[in-house]
Amino acid sequence: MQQVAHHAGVSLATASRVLHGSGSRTVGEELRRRVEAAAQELRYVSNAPAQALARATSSVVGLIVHDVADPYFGAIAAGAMRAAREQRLMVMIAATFREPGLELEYLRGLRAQRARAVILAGSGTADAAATAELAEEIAGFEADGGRVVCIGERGPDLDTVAMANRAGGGLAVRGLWELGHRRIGVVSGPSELLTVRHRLDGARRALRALGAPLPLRAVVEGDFTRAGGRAAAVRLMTEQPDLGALLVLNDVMAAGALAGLRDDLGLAVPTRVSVVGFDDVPFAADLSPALSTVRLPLEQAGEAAVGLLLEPPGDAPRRVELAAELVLRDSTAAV
Amino acid sequence: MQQVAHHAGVSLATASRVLHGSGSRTVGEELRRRVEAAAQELRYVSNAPAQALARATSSVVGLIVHDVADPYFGAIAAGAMRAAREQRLMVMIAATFREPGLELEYLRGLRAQRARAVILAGSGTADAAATAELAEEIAGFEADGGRVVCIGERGPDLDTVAMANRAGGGLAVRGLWELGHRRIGVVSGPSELLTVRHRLDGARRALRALGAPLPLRAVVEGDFTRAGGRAAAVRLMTEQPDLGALLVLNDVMAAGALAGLRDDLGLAVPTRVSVVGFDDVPFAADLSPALSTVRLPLEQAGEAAVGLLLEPPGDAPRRVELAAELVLRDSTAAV
DNA sequence: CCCGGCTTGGAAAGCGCTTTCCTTTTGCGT
DNA sequence: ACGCAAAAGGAAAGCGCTTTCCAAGCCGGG
Repeated sequence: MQQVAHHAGVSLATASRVLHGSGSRTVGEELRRRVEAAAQELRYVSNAPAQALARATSSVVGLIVHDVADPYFGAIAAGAMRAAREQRLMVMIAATFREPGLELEYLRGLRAQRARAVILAGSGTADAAATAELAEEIAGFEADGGRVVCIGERGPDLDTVAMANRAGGGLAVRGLWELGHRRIGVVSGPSELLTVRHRLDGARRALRALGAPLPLRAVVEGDFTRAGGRAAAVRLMTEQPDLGALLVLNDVMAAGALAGLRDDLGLAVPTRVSVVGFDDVPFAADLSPALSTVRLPLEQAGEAAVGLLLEPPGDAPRRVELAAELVLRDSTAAV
Repeated sequence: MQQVAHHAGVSLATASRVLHGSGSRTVGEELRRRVEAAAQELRYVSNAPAQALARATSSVVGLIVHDVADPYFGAIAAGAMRAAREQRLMVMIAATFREPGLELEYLRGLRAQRARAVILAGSGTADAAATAELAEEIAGFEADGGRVVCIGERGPDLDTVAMANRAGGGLAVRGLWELGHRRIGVVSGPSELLTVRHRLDGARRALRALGAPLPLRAVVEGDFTRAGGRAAAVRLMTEQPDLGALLVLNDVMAAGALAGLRDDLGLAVPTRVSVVGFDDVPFAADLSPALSTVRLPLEQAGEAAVGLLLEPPGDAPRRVELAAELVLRDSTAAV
């Protein structure tokens, strides 16, 4: 910038003001033109780290997900990035690959980068120690002037965009019930994930309200992956062959479940057993059969998260609630 | 850090050396301990921008993709992030949402961030003007000491991890041919994308070598999306109903094509028409019917890209070639 | 016609680090 | 015991910006 200023015959201060001026101060027409011309000519590229240092704030926001290749997070990330673009923010993504410790580590890293904000997109966990450590780091981050927003519940005093996981679980169960299903099983994910707990809880409550509490052996846990869903579904239908419908707690597990039911067990979906997934990831409609599922507005969640980041810190924690919707396709049938 | 140094009773220099020392200089056991204790106690968090400024280099690498929600890029990003993690690099992702100008804009942004390197993951384009502008920006970036690597061809003097797009196109066509198909059509993507051109070209050549050149009207273009694939496939089969096999130039288009064939046209796959996709994205095997496709090692490409970034600049441009493989599933049948 | 107030340009003091160059210690050979 | 080299700590000069504070220059009102 030194060069640009000299080339334009102005001071450093003036050059800075026209190139990155935060509006508080205005530069005369003539000088402004000269500076811009000089910058153009010298192919000046500003130095973001230097700016961040001087301003004590940057234009990067962090996004911490479990796995970028997972369509659930892909959709959220897409939404977030679209919104970020409009605000001219750069997005730094970190994937924990489901290693719990990494979330903390990346949050520290983002803090070191002096990210202006971070979005915690992955599910919270029931591990109290880890949660406490994370909370401390979050507090530190916020004390430094950073903003944190969570997608999904993490704690009552955090800004969060809440997904209707409980309601969604209820929706799915009631949908199945209305189709005439009475023997419903659940293919669940790792029980330490809050998301899983909420979805399961929603399903449980709905069933209880319907007068048919979910038996313990009708729910089985698997990894939150395709393979996990497949294994769990196969196990469940083997141990409880009289089940007529399965609620699978996320779509990628459901994809595995469908494969397991068909290829490992030879059970026809939906004639022999109905299957409902969760999330409505983009490929859900393309599965075989097209997956009935609980739709969550994923992209919108990403957008909402950066929306929250932009609002001034505020006194009370902010929340935006996103609704779930049951979409029935071909993997469910009336009994 | 000032504080830490003072608290430990040492100079700033010493504190810096123990906290971020680049190894060239060693600090005595005693002082080292004291500094570390102080840092711990004061919850010191280093300031990456300041370091970047002082060192004139950072630990962030940029990754520019078309769309994070697209499983193709999701897989590449996952591979890149896994590799980045091992090197303790932070990844800044930018999604262009297929707007051509954005790629240039983001490259500038990453340059301003003083990213140590950037990976251009999206396909190059045949637009000469845009390519030239991009080349200039790349040159500038490299002149500043940054590294650039492309996934897919972009230019002969760039480090690139090359995907076997041509070979893959050939593989698909020969696979179909061996199944007895003689009337093969192609659902292509936007012809300005180099990736598309190469895949198509590979298919063309193979067909010509087989003695059955691809007729012009047997290839139709669509957007590189599910909807684009659906529309294009429907159009193609309507105009050329005697086609017995379709090569669709990427899996997400193929998902759309499958849907269109089934729901819009009522054509049975694979009995009436065989379909081969391209990429082998994770959900390909879960489509209905399970999609035969040309597998590209996507994650590996991401990893290879960051591998290239780490190697010293080198004299000649480096290349790593990744092979394609035809995987036949249920969307293809012998005629 | 002069003076107060407003506008606009510039000088300079940081922002939080790294690193060069000195200075002081320490260890060792003879 | 002495001298010298190597090791280890510290002072200070930046890195490329932003922004505060000053100094001019300009306007209109008295």
